[in-house]
Amino acid sequence: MRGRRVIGDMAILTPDVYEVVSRYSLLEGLLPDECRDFVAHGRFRQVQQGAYFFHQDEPANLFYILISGQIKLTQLTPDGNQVILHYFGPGDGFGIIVVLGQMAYPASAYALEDCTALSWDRETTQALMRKYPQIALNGMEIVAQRFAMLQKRYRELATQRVEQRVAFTLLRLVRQFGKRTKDGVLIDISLSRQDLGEMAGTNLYNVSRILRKWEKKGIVRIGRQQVALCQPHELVVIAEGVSR
Amino acid sequence: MRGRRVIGDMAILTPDVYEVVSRYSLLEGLLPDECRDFVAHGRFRQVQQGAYFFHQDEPANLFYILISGQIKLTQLTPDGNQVILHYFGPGDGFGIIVVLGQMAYPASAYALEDCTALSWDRETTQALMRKYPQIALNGMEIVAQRFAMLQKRYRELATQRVEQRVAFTLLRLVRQFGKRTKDGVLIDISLSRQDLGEMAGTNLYNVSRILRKWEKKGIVRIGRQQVALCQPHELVVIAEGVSR
DNA sequence: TCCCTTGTTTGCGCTATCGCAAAGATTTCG
DNA sequence: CGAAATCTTTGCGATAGCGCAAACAAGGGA
Repeated sequence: MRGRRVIGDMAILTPDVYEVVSRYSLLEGLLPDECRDFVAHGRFRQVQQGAYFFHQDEPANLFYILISGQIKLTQLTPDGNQVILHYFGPGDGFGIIVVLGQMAYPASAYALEDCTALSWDRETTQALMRKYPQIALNGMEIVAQRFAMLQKRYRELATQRVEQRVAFTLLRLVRQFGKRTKDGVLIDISLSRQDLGEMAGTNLYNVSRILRKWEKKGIVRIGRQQVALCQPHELVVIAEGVSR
Repeated sequence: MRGRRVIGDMAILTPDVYEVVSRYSLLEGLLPDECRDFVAHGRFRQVQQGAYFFHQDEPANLFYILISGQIKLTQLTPDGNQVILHYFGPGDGFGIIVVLGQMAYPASAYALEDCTALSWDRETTQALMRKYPQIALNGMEIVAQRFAMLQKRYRELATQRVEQRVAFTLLRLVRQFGKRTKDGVLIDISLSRQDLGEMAGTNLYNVSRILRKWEKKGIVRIGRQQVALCQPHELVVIAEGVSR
């Protein structure tokens, strides 16, 4: 429960919140009234920067749609190693995969910024899916996409070398969080070398070395917890380059 | 379409087939009549050993439940490297994750033996899920479990060393295909060193070396395309042992 | 302003892992 | 039965990647 504060309920839902949630593809194909019904069952929650929406191994009771802020989904190994599985931004749903089973969360959701989200418990989610089967079908599709992406990352980890994996990781992040600036496309999240290592399956030293090398070639610009891509195409070449 | 032959339809469904399918957790919570309705919409298919149910990147039109035989789910990298994602036995469903979206299969399903299966196309699956939302909910749960397992393997690949990963791989396989024999618990599928390497994210040479070492310690017994575990507990110790 | 915390860079030695090559073992097929 | 194909083992050299240590850089708060 650390860092979790319920500060209100449906009463404070603004049109903005409705806008963000109903754009989420989980609600695709539903009538506006049905969407409103769905949203009306959600509970508003705020989690401040540095706190957790949920922790790995906690029973998975709630599924969330993020309204504002940014979230890091991480998994911890028994011996204290961490991997970063995913970043989420506004409009993304998380926890949806597990809330339906009687499972524990397989990962932790950490708030990188102050966050607001809507949440639904298992019973409500099930009931809504029974009432509107389209939601369940959409859910399956969302999960399928994430599953395919995870499979791809798994394959990369198994077959590509570190430099390629870092390149792939940056390309994925830039698609999700890219923001045009004068120096190229900035990945607009706080992203340390350590973070990149935990995403790409390596350590901060290698990431640092690789990024420096690329900076010298003019492919990226780097700063403290920041990476901007100047020549994304070069990264694609590296990512797909000859492997072992 | 290579190696795919439709040899019949509902008419040849025996009680056995119904037995296998209806035990699959996708149909949990459904009434017998509803199960029969579901099964009746499936088409019977046979694929002979060495052929494919589907290939990676083909449009995902069908989802299957395996009645008999064994299947290997593999993914090929652009540069010809292969990873094995999963093995399936009788009663397992595969393709269910993707059939609902307009996606391509992210992997290939290869028949290790002569196989029989029931298949449903996208429209039928959707219609059945709308009719019986419980199926969609069950589907979400099945996918969730597989998702969690894949995440775990991803984390292992990122943080554990080769010997530990091979140990984990064997322990997973023995749970799925273990068969008691006088020499310990045999993993009852054809499993080459190459296969194990493709599952554990390494190459056949390392696998061979590791298995020989374990055999000398009496932990496993190995043969051509075969592994049997004599002291599974020792493997658990290795799998969870001190890491990097 | 200055100190303290946190993040980054880079040198360096180490070793786990890779992957070729070649020999041995086992199965298959004519 | 003999030859070919396939799978396995093992030696060996090469190297990618690891991770400590120490110096450097950049914010943030008192």
